[in-house]
Amino acid sequence: MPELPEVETIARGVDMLLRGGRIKQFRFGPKPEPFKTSPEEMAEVLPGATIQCVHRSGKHIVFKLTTVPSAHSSRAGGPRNHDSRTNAHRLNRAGSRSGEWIEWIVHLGMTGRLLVSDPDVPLPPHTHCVLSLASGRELRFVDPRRFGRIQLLRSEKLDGHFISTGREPLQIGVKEFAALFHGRQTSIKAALLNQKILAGVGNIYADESLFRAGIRPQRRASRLTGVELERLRQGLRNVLRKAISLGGSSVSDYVDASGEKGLFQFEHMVYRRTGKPCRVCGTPIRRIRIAQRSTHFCPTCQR
DNA sequence: ACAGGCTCCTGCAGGC
DNA sequence: TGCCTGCAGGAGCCTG
Repeated sequence: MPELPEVETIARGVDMLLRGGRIKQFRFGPKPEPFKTSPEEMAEVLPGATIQCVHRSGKHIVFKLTTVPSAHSSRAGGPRNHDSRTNAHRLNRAGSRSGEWIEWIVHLGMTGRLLVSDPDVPLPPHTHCVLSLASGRELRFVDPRRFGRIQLLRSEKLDGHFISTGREPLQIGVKEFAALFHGRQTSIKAALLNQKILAGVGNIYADESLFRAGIRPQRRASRLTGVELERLRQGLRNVLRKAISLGGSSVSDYVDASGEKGLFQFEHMVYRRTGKPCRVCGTPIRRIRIAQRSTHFCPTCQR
């Protein structure tokens, strides 16, 4: 399940492979559920756009694109060319003279993958959409469980889109971090999973950071001391940075944009280690359920 | 406003 | 071997 380190790894990989590329075509499969924006609209807007960069925001992969300026319509023919010129025309009427900034946003859900492939590689099952690039390569969105979501944001809606999401755990300071949990009556585990509080933390890194901070996941967030919250902030930073450096955790079938697995699953202290001895004290790791999530902790090391 | 529960979806593991 | 059941979980939605 992709969380911050996995999404960061994928975004970096896609950015390296596709930055500067021009989109030739957008194709989509028969099941429209993964789209927040209609696939028909994407097929209209995306062809002709250039990928300026790809980055991560929380668990979202954000493609920053520019659409074609109106002087840019002398390309190879076909119906797609017509689509992109029509679109450029419409966007230009909306007020831009040099091509419009848009964002194509991908959320991988639990089982989503973004894969950069050559077109002659057979499409994997559950491929929901494909971006064909002028370079000849393809970007494929594959998601068996279909919890992922794809969305297109036009420039007039870009400002403020991520305002409603939580803070980035790798950038937040001591006082701001502590303030996030002030007055929260829920468990610290549930609070860590809440994307409106912190963006990017999921079940693996919530459990792992709480272990590193020595805090029991069922503790009420508002009752944690300043010292404990700072241990948690540091634990979270350390675990996320280490995981990014190892390319994320490959727990189920996660792979990066090139199809490589991550290595951080071998560093897990508690996650999915129920009944196994704690790597620090030897006590068997316990599993409970908090906020409908499996929660793993060491009853000796975490208080 | 906040907290907690339900739901979506499919592949896989385990039991019989 | 084959079928059935339960489990995995991000986040939107609903309810209290």
